[in-house]
Amino acid sequence: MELRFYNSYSRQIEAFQPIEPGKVRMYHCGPTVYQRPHIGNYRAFLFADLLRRVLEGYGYEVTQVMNLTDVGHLLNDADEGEDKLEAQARKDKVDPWQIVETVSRAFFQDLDALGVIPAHHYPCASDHISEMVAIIEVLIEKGHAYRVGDNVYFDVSTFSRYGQLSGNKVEDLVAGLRLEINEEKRHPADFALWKSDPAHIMKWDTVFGEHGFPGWHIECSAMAEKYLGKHFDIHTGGEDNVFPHHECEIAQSEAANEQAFVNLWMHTRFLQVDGGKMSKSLGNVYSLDDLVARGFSPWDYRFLVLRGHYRTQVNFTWEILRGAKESRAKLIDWRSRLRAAMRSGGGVDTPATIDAVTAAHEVFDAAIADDLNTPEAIAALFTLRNKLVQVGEAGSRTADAAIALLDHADSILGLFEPAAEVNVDSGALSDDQVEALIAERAEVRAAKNWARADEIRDALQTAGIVLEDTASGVHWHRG
RNA sequence: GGCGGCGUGGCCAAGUGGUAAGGCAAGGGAUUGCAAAUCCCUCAUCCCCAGUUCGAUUCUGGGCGCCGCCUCCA
Repeated sequence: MELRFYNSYSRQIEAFQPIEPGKVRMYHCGPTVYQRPHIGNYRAFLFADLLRRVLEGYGYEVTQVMNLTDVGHLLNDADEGEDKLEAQARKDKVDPWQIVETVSRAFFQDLDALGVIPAHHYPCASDHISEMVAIIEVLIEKGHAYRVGDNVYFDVSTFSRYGQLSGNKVEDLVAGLRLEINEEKRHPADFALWKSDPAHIMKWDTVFGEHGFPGWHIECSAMAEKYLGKHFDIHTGGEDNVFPHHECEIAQSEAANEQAFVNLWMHTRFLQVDGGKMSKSLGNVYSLDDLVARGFSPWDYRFLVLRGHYRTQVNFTWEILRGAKESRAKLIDWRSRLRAAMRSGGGVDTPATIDAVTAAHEVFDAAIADDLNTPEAIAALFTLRNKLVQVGEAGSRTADAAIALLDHADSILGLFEPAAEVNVDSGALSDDQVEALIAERAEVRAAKNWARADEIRDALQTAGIVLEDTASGVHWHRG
């Protein structure tokens, strides 16, 4: 099935076509490691993971790069702003590099907890200063950038496509400027490639002086080129990156290399909390730990994110997270029941049930191929569940096919937490033991020996065995 | 002021020019020694107005409301 994605640049859905057959190179704007990433950040990273899984599912050899911004960009792009990392460091009374270290570690732990497949490269901005300087020199040489003292700015007027991605016009940008005009710039919309400030802690000695540091956008141009080449397939980020960040990246890279930079731009919409933007003052900037502290798995959050399309705003509340958790639990439970059905072999396969699985599989794949419509794909799983449950216990062929579909869905969406799996498998009771206990329970219940019956029930429950007292007898599966 | 998105049942969330997938919650029922789990059933006319059309939730225009970007931010 043909993959189709919405391209922010063309503003339409396009058939996906890699530059090099069978291979996909993609870049994701990663976290700024000066503060513990919050759940909103992870929506974008979860999206990158989804993309990776889908592309690999289609057999592409994917090279994935996500940068870590460890250079504290200015709080204020206009001029002598304060450096974010340094400001945080002063607040914490530590060295900025220590913050980078601490936050980076938390970031990778979170990714792991969310079941994100690691990217192939996680380059840091601070390790690529020379690559950035090289691009800036080329831009100056080609007349796209100019130096004022030890600062360097990109000359927007030399790049006619500036504004194409975001839909902004340079004139409108100027009209809407809320910042003080930086007199150094030739044009108010020009942006910094390199800045200098002796007071900075994080600074580098380069051809532009000894107290310099990179502008906000140049790092991604430099690292993307280094790991993926001058022209690659996909670049993603949050919606806030569209302007100015990605707009500037395009200008820098294309002006310097005189060729196309990225074929496909994809942006995720923000996660909202309590119906609006999360904010510290409202106290709703949650980290993954906050969710875990309330008894949720990071995978529940992952599921919550996937239940919404990546290009729509998704709201987060505890109630919504609870709904996601319950929903996912139902899927986990269903898989266990299917496994039990395989084991018992008591169900009957019919052409209808087999066809239902095949149909669900097709709907699932079609939904994913259609610009990653994960909500619809997930719904296909539940629709199948309902159909199969209606006809009773699934036959082994049906169950086998349904489990295969769930595994397929899991490989793309990441539904089932591996750790939970281990717990179940380590259950102390063998199938035979479970059967024996259930048989005994039936006997003592017939004898109205409720004490022993409840004892067995509790023992089974402790071992992670779920009992279902149905009209057709007792069914069981591992929780 | 400029650019963009959204408005579907209590809460989430797909979707189509021909009378609305799915999940959670809720209510009723079955089952049960009690409970859990399970199963069955019930639960929307798609923000408002006008237009196009045989027919619009889906297209067009207007209105109202909400959200985001334009300044660090996924």
